[in-house]
Amino acid sequence: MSSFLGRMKEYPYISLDRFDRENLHARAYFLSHCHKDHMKGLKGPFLKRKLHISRTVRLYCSFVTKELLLNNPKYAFWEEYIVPLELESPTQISLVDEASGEKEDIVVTLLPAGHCPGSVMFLFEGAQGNVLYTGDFRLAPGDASRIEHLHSGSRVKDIQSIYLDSTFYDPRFYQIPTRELCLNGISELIGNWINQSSYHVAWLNCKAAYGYEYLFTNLGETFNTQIHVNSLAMFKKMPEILSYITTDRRTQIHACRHPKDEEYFQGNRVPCGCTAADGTPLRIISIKPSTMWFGERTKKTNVIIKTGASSYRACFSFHSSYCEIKDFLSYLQPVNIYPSVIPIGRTLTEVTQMLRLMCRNQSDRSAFVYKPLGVLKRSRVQQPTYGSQSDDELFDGLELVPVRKKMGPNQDAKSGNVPDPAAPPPCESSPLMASDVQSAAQNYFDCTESNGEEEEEDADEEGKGEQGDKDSQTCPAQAPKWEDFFTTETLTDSQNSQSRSCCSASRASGSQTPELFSDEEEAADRAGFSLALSASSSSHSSQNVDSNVADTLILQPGGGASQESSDFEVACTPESTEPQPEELLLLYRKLASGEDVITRKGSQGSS
DNA sequence: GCGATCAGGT
DNA sequence: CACACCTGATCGC
Repeated sequence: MSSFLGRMKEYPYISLDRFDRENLHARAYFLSHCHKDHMKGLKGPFLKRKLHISRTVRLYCSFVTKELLLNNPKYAFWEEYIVPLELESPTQISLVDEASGEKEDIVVTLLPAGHCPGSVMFLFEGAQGNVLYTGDFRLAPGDASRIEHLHSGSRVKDIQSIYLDSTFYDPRFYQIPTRELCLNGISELIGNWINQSSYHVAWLNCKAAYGYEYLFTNLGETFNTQIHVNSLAMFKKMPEILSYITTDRRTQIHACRHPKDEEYFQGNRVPCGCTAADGTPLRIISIKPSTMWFGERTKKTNVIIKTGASSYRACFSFHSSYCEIKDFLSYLQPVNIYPSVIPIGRTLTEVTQMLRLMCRNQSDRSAFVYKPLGVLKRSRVQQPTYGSQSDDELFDGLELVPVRKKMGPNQDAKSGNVPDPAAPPPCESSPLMASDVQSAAQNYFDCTESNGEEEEEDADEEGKGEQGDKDSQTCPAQAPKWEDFFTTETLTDSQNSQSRSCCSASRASGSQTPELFSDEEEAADRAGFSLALSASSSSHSSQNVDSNVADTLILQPGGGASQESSDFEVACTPESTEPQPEELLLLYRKLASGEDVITRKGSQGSS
């Protein structure tokens, strides 16, 4: 459980995920996701009064979080004070002391967190440096490298501090099977059961919390059915979820709940009390999603465990495993890391010490270090733009660009959604989204490949130039977009980062994949290819442009509803012939990622 | 009557 | 195995 008190050293005027005590005086609030333990004080009467008086205090969150929050009448008073932000859209916020008029500007960017619908991490950039607050998150190894705004040009941003979801930052939780593995296991179990007869029913014993939705959407898709749930209300504006759930009890997959549902189940009833029309007794199995973890050397990672005659536990995790966290941290190498959770049986001191090893200065490199950038999967359907020509953007215009096949909004949805059973054992993250969500999320990431096709390791984006030179403030006007529903699920190509990850898919799946890099080897490997480049912290020299929200400036170069960010558009260079210093860097990066540097070039577009 | 907190449950 | 709740008891206002 989060022990984060709500404020960060660097930016003490803002409060995140805590709304009580000192946080009552914050100049701005941030909510990373809609779980109760991150909403302490949020319905408090003090806050209510303060909002009424204040002209400037607002609550910033994703569109989905706003929707889920306002679904609960207890938080309805927030409605006029919430400023929903799009994912990946740097937004300038003025933090105003209403008494003195003193003001400090900060730029915040919401990044996908993969924890539950609407969950985000907050990247703050301001006078006290770049600070990342992860909220709760589950990202697969390699995912950080695909998040654009953690990069400046082709480099990882200089992160001063990370406020980290350290729930599983303990070697004991070394590996947790990937979402795809877990989902496959659950699908297989359910399929084997409900295919026996129409009286065979599976009950998913989920807790009362957001975060299981991708399970429902994928099972619904796989079995061409809808899952029975208690209420649809909170998803009424999210068709991509809504289409896979129902309040009609006549379905073979239930995720409904009842205060005495365990008792019900013992009495061979589903929580909703549904029975077969002809009186035939149902054959019910219960499947309880719960976290399972495995040690470093554990090869066999069974994701389904039978716990009774018709009861099962199925692996499911909202949080990153130890090695997923390590991968994340070792990629970003912040100066400081602050744990927001102390794992059970640990002390703050222990966790802090372990985290210190992941801090930049502990990697015996005092300079900020270049690291290979993973593929920024963007398949936005639009013509490529040729980026800033500034000389210091080393990778401008290179042909590293393989923004893979662009597809229509729906074209990929089905194919990407259901894992191919014939494909090799899946590895890291997987496309576990509902098709509509998936296509929405495509605005940000390519989510086609899910099953191990080789992919580029290289950065394929160009640097962000001057940020604030466009004044296209957007009013997130029209229908809310739900692309921040599990956007991380679309980061499908983490296979290509396995060799750099501290835990490989072969461990997770017990499969035959041979490579097993130890952390030490990996560190050495990377260090060997490190080029000392200075990190230019992006200067958000944005002018004060009107925005729909006072003191809030949405920094969106592309402007408009499409959230286009031409800063990151990949230059689709037809022929790139001149051997440039940049190409050398490209080569280094390919080498660092273990790619075949000789044969790659011609095959870029084919993945 | 309300909210906050804790214990105990899934 | 933990998580993110929920319920119920107790306390203070």
